[in-house]
Amino acid sequence: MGGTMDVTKQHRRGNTRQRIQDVALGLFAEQGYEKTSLREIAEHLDVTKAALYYHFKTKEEILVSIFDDLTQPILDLIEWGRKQPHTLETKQEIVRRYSETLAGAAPLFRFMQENQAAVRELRVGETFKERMQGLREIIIDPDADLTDQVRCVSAIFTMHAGMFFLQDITADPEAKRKAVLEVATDLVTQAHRGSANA
Amino acid sequence: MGGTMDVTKQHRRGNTRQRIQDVALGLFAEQGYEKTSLREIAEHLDVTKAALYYHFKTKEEILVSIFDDLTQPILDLIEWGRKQPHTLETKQEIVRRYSETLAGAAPLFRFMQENQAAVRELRVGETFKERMQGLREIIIDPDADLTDQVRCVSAIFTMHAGMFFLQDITADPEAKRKAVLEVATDLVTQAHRGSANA
Amino acid sequence: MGGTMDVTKQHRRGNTRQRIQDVALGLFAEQGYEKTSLREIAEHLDVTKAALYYHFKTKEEILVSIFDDLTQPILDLIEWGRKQPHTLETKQEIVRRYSETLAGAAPLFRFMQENQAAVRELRVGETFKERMQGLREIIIDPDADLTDQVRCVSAIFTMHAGMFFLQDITADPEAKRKAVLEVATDLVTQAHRGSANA
Amino acid sequence: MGGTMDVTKQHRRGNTRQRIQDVALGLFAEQGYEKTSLREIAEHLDVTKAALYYHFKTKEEILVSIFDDLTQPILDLIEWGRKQPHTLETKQEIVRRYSETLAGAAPLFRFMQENQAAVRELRVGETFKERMQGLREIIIDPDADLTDQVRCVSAIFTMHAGMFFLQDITADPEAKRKAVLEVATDLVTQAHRGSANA
DNA sequence: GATGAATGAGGCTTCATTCAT
DNA sequence: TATGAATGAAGCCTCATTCAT
Repeated sequence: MGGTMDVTKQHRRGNTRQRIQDVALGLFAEQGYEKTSLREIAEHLDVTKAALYYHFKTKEEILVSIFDDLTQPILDLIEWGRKQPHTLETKQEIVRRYSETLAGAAPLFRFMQENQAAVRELRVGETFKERMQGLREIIIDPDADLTDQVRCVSAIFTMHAGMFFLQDITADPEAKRKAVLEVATDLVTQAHRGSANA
Repeated sequence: MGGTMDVTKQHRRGNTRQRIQDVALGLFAEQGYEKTSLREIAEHLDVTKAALYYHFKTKEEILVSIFDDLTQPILDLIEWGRKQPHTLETKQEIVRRYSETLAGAAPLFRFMQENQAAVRELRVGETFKERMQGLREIIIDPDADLTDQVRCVSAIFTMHAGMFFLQDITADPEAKRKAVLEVATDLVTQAHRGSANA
Repeated sequence: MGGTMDVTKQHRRGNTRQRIQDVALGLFAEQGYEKTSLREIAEHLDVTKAALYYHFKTKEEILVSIFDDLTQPILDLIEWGRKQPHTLETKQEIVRRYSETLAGAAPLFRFMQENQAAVRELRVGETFKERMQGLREIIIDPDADLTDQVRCVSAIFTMHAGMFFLQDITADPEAKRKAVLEVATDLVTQAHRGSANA
Repeated sequence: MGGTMDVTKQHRRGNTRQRIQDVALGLFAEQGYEKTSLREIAEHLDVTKAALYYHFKTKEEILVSIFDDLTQPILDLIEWGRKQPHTLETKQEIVRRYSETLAGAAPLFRFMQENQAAVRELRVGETFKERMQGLREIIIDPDADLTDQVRCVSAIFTMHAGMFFLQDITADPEAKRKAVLEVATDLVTQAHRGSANA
């Protein structure tokens, strides 16, 4: 085997871990977590399944590592948000930056969105839920009336789902993101005004 | 065999098919489609796996049958909507009735929402997509600007996700539904006004 | 169900047993014994599987009944042959009549030919073997040299296989049968002459 | 697990694939293709079913690999035959070498002979048919009269079936093969003479 | 840093058969 | 004369995982 190894294979030196993550995320997003087997990932990389186990202890750990790498910005965003006053400007800034973060890791969020059931019993499911909870605490005023709370929740997953549910609408992706951002900002703003008057 | 069968099991009348659907939907919604095995469904019903195959040709067909039974109202709604003028009132009525339909088949829609990846390659996935497309055509004005189109899409899945994403907010379910409906109606209304002025 | 039964079904009265045999033989010959399920047979007849069990005790018994019905002529032929002197004329007559019998129940013999493995452990397998043995005892002279014995065996299954192995050769079926018969007769004749001189 | 594994099982070198083929062919020939389950093959080898799947993608592929390995000589023979003049000597030589090939892979040919129905829808079935066709084209003169064509076909499967149909005749196997070869050669010779005079 | 070989669990599905009605 | 409903056994196959090398 070693003898027949072609040049492209030798060149990729120590980046196998990264390549596994890339391929895995691609397949997870495309086919779902359960439907994607380690065999499939290995074949795409032209390695054996056992090689995956050199780099990751389990299938779940592959996902965890991807998740941890790509959602760090959200953690930072929440931490930053917690330290700000709960003004309208803060909320709008959170929404703006969240939108950017999502755009930067679209396949992962698409995956999380479309595999909620599969992910629920995985560590990433729990973690993701906690982060969403953190986000809400910053954006939602617990004393606001129910409708305004719904507006905030709606704002968040308008951003989540926006990217994928809008596939049929033909428009420049960045233009779509801007439109989504505008709607989300509107929702948060309305919610804020509502509770300010209450 | 027959001798050890207890009395409750005999004369189960003709309701096994329905019971399979009920149990299956419960498990599909709770654990996801892939994670729910036919063995599990059969055990919950105290029947053998083979009995399931008397009533349904495949696992997928169980899902299809549930889907077809529970989404008939949406089909009716779309058909009705197509024949109405595209006024604001029509759109609001559609949203109102859609909200009711969703509430009437919450577990199924939760399932569809949380298993998009798993469902994508199933017949129900395709069918569901088509129906969503139908809904949009009624609510969205294709000449409206992008932001207003996003508002309409957001309205639809604010209703979809509303029920599940709001679990942490403690409030009467019907009150939540009303709040969600209000936000959705608002979004559609804003969108309509926007494109009316354009 | 009874209420929706269409007219064609009512007309076929008491011939179900025969129809089962016909359909079963067709499918057995076409697909093989193991590959043909009772479900399939029932569907072709537009009856339920259980109905088959009203007429036959087991799957094997369907085959047995077909076999017994269609191979009676061979039994008669062997019985007749045993009472004749072992002359060349007798042998030639046996071959001639055997060829006719085969032509009259081609699907069954095709089936027996192509499903020897499946049939080996069935009652018909054993029975068929015994009959073949009976045929040989009439045609083969046990004192003949090995080559002449082979000629006789070859004559018999030249006839057996002739019908199916000759499919690619385009010619009138009856013409083919005549040709096969001629070759078989030749073989038996040569064998007889050989042992006569020995 | 590893702890209870006995010594003979460790270091089974690289021969598992070959052992699977051997056991499988034995069982296929003895019981038929459909009647032989992978469980059975695995048990004979004291391995798990899953181990079979490490070496072969499907049950059918086990058969294909056996077939390909053992019928290579026939391929060679046909190729050789095509390049020779269609003289009597060539035909006789083909028959002689074919007889040897059959003797060298008797269980496979017995299997093919007795499982025609099962094999018809498998890749090997198609392949085998093509090879037989190739053989005929060399041996049969398409302008010969039907009887002589039948003689050639008869020659071929006199050799095929010879080995198994002759089980009841007690004689040295090699002696039987010689006898079969003689009959087959005779048939081909007669056919050749016939068409030469035509 | 990775492979080859294997495992145990479990997946979906099909089959011949039974039996009360 | 047949159906409806169900069973138990078994089929092929796939999966995540392990471990010696």
